[in-house]
Amino acid sequence: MELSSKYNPQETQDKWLKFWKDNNIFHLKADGHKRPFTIVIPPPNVTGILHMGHALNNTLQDILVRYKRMNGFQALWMPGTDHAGIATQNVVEKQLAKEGKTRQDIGRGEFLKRLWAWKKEYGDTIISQLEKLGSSCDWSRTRFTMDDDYSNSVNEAFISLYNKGLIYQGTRIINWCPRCQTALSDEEAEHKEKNGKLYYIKYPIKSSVNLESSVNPSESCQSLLKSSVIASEAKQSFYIVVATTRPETMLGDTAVAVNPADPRYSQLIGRTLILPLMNREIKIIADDFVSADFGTGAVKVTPAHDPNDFLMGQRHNLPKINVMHPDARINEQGGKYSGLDRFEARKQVLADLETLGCLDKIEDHKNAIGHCYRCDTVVEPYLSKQWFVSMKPLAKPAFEAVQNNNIRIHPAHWTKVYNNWMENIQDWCISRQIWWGHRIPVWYDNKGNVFVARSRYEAMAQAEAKHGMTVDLIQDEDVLDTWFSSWLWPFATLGWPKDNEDLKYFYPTDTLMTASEILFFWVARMIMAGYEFMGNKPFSDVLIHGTVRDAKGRKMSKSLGNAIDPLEIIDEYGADALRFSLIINSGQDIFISKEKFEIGRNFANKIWNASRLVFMNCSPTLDTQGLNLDHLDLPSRWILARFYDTLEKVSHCIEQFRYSEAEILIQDFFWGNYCDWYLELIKAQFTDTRIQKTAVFVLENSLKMMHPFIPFVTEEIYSKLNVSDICLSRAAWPIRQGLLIDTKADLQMQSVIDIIGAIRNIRTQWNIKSHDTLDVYIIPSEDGIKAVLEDNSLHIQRLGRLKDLVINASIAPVKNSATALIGSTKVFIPLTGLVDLNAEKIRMNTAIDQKKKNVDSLNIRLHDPVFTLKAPEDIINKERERLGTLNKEIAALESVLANLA
RNA sequence: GGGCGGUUAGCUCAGCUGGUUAGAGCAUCUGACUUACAUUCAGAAGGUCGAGGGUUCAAUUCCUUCACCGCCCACCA
Repeated sequence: MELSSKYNPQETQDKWLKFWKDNNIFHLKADGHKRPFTIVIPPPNVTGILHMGHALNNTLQDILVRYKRMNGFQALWMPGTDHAGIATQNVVEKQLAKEGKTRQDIGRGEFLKRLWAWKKEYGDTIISQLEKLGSSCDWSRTRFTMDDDYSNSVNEAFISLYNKGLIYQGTRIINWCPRCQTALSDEEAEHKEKNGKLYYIKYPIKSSVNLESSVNPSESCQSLLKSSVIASEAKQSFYIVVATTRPETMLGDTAVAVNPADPRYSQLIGRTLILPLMNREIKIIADDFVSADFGTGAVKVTPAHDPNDFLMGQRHNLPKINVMHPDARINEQGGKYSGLDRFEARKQVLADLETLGCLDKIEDHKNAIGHCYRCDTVVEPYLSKQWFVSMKPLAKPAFEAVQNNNIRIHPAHWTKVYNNWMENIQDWCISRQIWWGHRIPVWYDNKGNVFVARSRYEAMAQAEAKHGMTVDLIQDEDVLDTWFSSWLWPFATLGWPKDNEDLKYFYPTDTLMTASEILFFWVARMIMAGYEFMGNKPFSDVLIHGTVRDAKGRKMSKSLGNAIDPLEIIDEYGADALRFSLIINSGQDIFISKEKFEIGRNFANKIWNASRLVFMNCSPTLDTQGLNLDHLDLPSRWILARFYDTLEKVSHCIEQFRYSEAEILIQDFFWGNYCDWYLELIKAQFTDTRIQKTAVFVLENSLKMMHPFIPFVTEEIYSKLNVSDICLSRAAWPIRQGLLIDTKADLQMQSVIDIIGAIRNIRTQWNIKSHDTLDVYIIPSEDGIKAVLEDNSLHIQRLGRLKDLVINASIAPVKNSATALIGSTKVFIPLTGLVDLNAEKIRMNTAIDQKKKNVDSLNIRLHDPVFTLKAPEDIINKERERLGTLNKEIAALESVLANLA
């Protein structure tokens, strides 16, 4: 058995990545003899490369799936990538723009070719990057959301919903991104609070008496007001003031609305206004939507550019005037502003209103403006014909599943967020006016009849049946929202709608791990799709993990330049280091700076070196089978007990999704117990084969326990052991062996550790050179401890660096010593000349005082009848015991104090 | 506007169903004979658990008010 003196993570990674791949280690099939366990990967977008969020997300999944596999499950981790519609189209458009071209220039076919080339390159890259992380996916099953089979699943889902009446086409106000020139769903419009303005605009009232004839299209607001002085006898305002944040939309106004109960305006309902700039006559209408206490209580109504106004328009039968081109330039309906960009038009409109005297005032106003989640352009509420999914019927079973714990979300507080969204769910706009994606499976004939079909061929057949003759059909130009394909991921990847062995065996999947950002986009919709298409939940547990942020708490992003590249970390520190450090830091959100990766690097290095020590001293043919506790020394019994205790806790933590805690336990055990104590203690005893056996046994099983977290270094060391498994990734999780656990060992070992600790403490306290050996006298408190200390006196001597050690209950306290107390066991270190006795006295007194304080408060409590009456018996007993112990300790300290000269 | 989280050592966080003297890592300070490891080892110092009130024999833990920070959702123009 031999390990190189310096650990080389990169070499190890390369070796095992190749080994796993060459031996198909993670390829799994349905196997009726084993229980299935399935995780589907949140498919990364093919837009880019691995970032820290991916690294965290996939490490979490890998830990769980490796753990399950080691526990005998047929644990499948399904990998793949997402075509990410708009996002990918955008990056390729940008690439094209560098050549000075647009997608329209090269046409749909050519553009799609470019996209597929991009997908090939970046899809492969990200998969290989996931591999580098150590992800134990079944790579032979890698899926892409636009694979042929997958596209069939998408069509099937569309058709099924359409046939049930849950997909419909409608002309509505949707979120429109003028840059991407496509519709977005509500979720794809990110609302950002901005400091904007609220503009108050005067809309002149057309006088029923005097002004009718004088109004002409060119007349200004100013003159209108002048002439309306005549109308003052009517004792009415000459204009009505409306407030708006988007003044340019007034070009499309077709009414002004007030609340029917608002006394200020009740007289005016039904009157006609002159829309400034456009000089269009519009009516004042009454609608409950308008609240009297906001702004002026009067609202301009623009049915083609605002969702509420749209609804009001429908209620009042108002014309819907669309004043914008798809790129948000004003169109010919906008009169003289035609051709101007919306923001340019806003400036112009305001300037013109000002000139006319129709701009009443401008106030600062905070409001949330929707931005495209892919390009950050301000979205425009825009009237257009789109496809929608009715969500309420789909949401019902999905809501209930979480409600009745059929699906559990962790941490549980996310359930509330989920419920809140589900309860307020709106219909989902699924059509996108882009080219990259699943073409909507809908064809039209020249009369506008709709044929929904799996293929053109099928649509043609439908049309022929309808018309009795062959007719020309045109397919809908639009593609589906990318999430309309990813919501099928848990079963489409397993072959749905085709009924097959894998689907039956691996579905429902078990655990889904993802970041909170896509709870609505993806998780909630997958749950809906699972019940809708499979009649069953897609997974049982959802783990929502935090976002990776930089040390200042900012999201990592390319534009901020604060991103740490996981691949750079893998090259510099190793994949194990990356994984270990990320997980141990993962609480809620996780704050990462480059130095944090030293934690994992150092730990891997520690494991390597501890193994080297063992390997240098233990026989290569050692068989750890048949290890038993008979006459085994205390440190060995102790490390075994500690191992099994840790193993149980670690297993529990993994099951509970408490991974950082699991890593802390592992580190505490391996570094804090095995390396710092056990290996240090046995260094002088390596000739003992039973100790060798124990050392190797614990190492071997620790490697298994650590493997899900740090697969590479553990594989490498494990492969050098005398084991029969093909590799550690195929080994079994250790099982608790009661026969190897001595429950008393922990307590006994603790007193040895404490004694050594006390000696070391005194050494530093009194500044004693480490090469000065000491004499130590111990007066054990009882025979049990005496025996333990005697058995381990060599250890105490060696680690305490002692010349002489006397353990004797009947010796007199040693004068002029530094003293320590372990329980009631007294430790004396004669230090005449080295120790300032007064200082030592002060030290003793402080200790006594502190203990006395504790005694006092305990006494008060124990003599309080309310406490003794109400507190549970075991608590009272514990307190009594503690009082007894404290008193003994005080007595011991006092006797020591008395002996200080 | 609604909802959700957070506030514990200089920093980053643990602390699960209330019960001894509130833990860890990093940073700091002191020291290091020893070829497994300086990516190391030993030791120390550091906290009125955000503020007030309440429930309880007992509160970092449960309830409540407040302050500050963060996130999500939302059609008040």
